[in-house]
Amino acid sequence: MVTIKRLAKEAGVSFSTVAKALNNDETINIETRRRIQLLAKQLNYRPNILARGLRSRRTKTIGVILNDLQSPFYSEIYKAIGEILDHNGYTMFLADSKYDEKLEKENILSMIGLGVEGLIISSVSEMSDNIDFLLKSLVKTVFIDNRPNRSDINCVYVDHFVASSLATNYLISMGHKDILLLNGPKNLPSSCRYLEGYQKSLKEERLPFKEELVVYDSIGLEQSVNLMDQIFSGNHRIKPNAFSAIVTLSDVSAIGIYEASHKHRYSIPDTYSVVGYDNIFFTKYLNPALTTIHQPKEQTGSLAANMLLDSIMERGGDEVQVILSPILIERDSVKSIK
Amino acid sequence: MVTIKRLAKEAGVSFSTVAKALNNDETINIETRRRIQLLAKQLNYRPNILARGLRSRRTKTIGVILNDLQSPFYSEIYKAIGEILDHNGYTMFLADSKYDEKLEKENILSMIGLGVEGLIISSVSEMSDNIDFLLKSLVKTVFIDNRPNRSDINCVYVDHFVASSLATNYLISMGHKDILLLNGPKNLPSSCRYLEGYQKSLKEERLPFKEELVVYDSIGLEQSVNLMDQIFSGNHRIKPNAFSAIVTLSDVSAIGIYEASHKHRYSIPDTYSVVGYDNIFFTKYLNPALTTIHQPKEQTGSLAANMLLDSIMERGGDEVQVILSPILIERDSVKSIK
DNA sequence: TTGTACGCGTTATCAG
DNA sequence: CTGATAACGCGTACAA
Repeated sequence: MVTIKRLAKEAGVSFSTVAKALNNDETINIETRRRIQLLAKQLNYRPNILARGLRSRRTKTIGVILNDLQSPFYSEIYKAIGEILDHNGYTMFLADSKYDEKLEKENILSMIGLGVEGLIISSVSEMSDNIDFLLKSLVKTVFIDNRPNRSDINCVYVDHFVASSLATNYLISMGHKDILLLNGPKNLPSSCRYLEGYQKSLKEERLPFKEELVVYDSIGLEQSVNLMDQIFSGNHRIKPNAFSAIVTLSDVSAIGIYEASHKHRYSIPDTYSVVGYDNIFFTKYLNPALTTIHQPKEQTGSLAANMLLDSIMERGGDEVQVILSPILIERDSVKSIK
Repeated sequence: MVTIKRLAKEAGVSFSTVAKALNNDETINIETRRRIQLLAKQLNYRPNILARGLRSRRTKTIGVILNDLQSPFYSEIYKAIGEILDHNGYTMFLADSKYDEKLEKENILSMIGLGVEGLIISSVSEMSDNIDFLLKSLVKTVFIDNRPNRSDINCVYVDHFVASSLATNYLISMGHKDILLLNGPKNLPSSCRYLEGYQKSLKEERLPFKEELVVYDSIGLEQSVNLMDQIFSGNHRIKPNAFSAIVTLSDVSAIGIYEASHKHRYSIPDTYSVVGYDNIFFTKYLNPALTTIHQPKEQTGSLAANMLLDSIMERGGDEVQVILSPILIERDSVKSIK
């Protein structure tokens, strides 16, 4: 490994001269500076981030903690984060919390131990102790995808209320009256918001809200397949003929619906209409192409990264809450039954 | 931040006693040990990885450098890597080389500066200088996805020769004689292997090899859409009626074919049959479901991670080259024209 | 303009 | 069994 000492020896100066030269310190003779910088490049010198971080706390490193690294939804987000970081000389640690609070806590502690300058996190729950812990730890943090219920934080998220009401409105406009809602875990603020949007749309159109048409905890492909399989088989409190359309909280779970209905030889959209959420990139190639609510994922990622960097560089001022707008993407998974 | 000194003060012992207690050193009184370990847990103590790494070179950190973080193909791989690392108390840095050698070099240098104990890399090219550099740098490395042309390295990859010949054989067995090959960048060993497999299958079936039916450089969705768009429009040396089937080097580029043919109102598989490569998870939900060659991505990731850890722990012996086998997945994007 | 000394939080060695 | 001390590579204040 090439160190500053090695360069000093090579250049015939003291190592602190090298240090200053590399940081372009004006007090060093311009020629010496050039000479040393060139040498550093030739020898592929890289500052030892560990040493620098230990000394100055500037590790040029941030942590990104997400609920599912593999999901295309999160991929698009951290891809965008990576771009911004790159342009600013930062690198990211990625960790997967798998929707598990204990694992999330582990991840947070690891990240702190790794000396990250900041954190971008899609927290498992908006109410977990982890959030307090994080805030107390004073690590600069930007929350994405959902928002903890307090105002002294940075966050970027899409309003789930608007999203579900867009979806529901659209289905109603296509003549659907009995709409199954596949929602997230009960009691989570984000699930509540999602439910409220759904209810609001029903109410506006003077349709009755049927509590029994709401199912919770349907995150993930497997879960969604199993759930719909039960319903379609008649082994669930919700019967197959109780609804003509489905609103779901992710495209991935919409795929689960596709899979289950395929198995039971139901046709989408002929038997059931489906509206997804996220607009992950391949949904337009599905059979049928999925009608869904678009979340600006790239924007979420780049905004979050920029906010975090601002906050690290002390450029920003106060905390910021950014709310992005979802958009309806009409494709072929909804049938008009008017 | 909770440090070893802080714990020492809290526990009323010297900091070196704490250090030993945390490392479960036998020379420390068992009770003192327990007491200190408990305290550490209560205060959420985490060792400062920077300090540890600086001192002992054991950062418990590895680097993963891939060509496209967003592609589901690589997602599955690094998901699997992450699992293995987790179980071993390691964390990973992820970097995206975007199929660019200069960026790759940057990434390698960053990783070294970050103090990683090892590297898993899907190198941009099997012949790049970066590989020599990496080997000389003595960082433990596992190459995945393709293999540099030398024997003193660890690698895990799928034999592209077998893959393309599987695909080609299958198409021939379905009656296709004029098969377009969408290949990777020319002169890359992996592209050569891919071409050879294709040629071998043609030869076996006594079909002529038509050089003009091979196209290079068709990595990526956009590129693939553009290329096929040109061909379908008649603005390319290859004419739309010159082939009845397509073998491509990735599912992502197969999607590009779908998109272009959709635009030109060609039907898959009625007008053109398509065989993809990778078997990324949603290909079975495409319209039509994509016939493709499966690569064992999860296995690639976990094998690579385990090999790297073995090599780091000095458990392993010599370098290992693992070659995995691809499998044909028959679905609906190929039509029999016999 | 250049060089010296110190500390960041660990680990490792040696002395008590 | 426990404590003191040096070292890892860098950045910075201060001395020369």
